[in-house]
Amino acid sequence: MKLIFMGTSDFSLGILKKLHENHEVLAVVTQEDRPRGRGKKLHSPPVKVFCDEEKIRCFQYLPTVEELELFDAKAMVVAAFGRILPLELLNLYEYGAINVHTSLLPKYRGASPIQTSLMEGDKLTGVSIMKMAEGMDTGGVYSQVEVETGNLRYGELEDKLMEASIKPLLDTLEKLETGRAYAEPQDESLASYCKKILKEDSLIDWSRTSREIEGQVRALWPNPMAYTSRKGDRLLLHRAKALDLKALSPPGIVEKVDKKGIYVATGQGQILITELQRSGKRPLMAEEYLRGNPLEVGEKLGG
RNA sequence: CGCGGAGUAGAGCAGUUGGCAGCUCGUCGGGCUCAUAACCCGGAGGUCGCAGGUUCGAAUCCUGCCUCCGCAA
Repeated sequence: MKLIFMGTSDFSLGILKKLHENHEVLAVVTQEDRPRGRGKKLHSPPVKVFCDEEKIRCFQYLPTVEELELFDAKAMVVAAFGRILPLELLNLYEYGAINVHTSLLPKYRGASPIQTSLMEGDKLTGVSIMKMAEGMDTGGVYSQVEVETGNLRYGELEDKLMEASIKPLLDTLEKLETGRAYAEPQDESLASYCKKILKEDSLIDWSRTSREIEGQVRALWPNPMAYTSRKGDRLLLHRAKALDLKALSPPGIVEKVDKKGIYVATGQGQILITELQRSGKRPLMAEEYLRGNPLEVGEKLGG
């Protein structure tokens, strides 16, 4: 099928690659280059880099209806584009605009469905292939696939969701071509939205429950990361596991230290930190960290 | 030129009034033990990121470069 693709992130790129292999991607729309990384150098989004390599027409701004009409596409596929699309673009092509959304709609409409499912401690999440409509993630759902969160963190779960979305997406495109596609309307009464992840969401509040904190650590890895502090040092937590053990100390107090890691009291339950990173240093397993940075039981983290 | 931290033994770290290079863990050998990831004794292992400079002498001071990372975007 002749397609227009819109997307920006690595997740988008994974989808684009598969579309490029199996269909005819006439043009791609992604975001403009932005200053990124240390040194404020201009960097292209991953999707743009791929387009350059594959010689695919790439818009780095939102094309007008007139510009898009020049392409003889049948549908638009959108994956993590990062911008709201005007209604007139959604209805431009015969099969409309198809979105890959990483949640089991109507749950978690909005910008951070993967992180939200982890913060909520969901065991099950998934991907929805949906028809884009007016309103954020409100359109009918063509296909849905469930994915177990296991003990994955955000970045890992995103990869898994990306893999899982390929088949239903390709199937949906095929059904559209053969006229067998059906978009099941969402049950509005079950709809929920996820909030945008803010910088403040990174700081760990030890008075929360150990499960909430574990969810936070997993939801924010590898970006923007959950952190706490120790003697003025910022500590990024890469892995932490909520334990069923009761915490006997006030939140933030280290209750035990062994080869597995650092056991910290939370508002409810104990949490075991197994991988962490100091500012300016590499991520380390707790055992390695402790060798050069001895930690006494009773020390307080955060605050 | 956005701000900042760091490169020392296989790993993690300490080591600036410049003066024979250390700690913890691992590793190797030996011992103790019914046994052990526990304990005891002993050993090996480092061009102190690279290149210059200052000095009687540089991990330490100065200059340039490379690499890794936190913040910010």
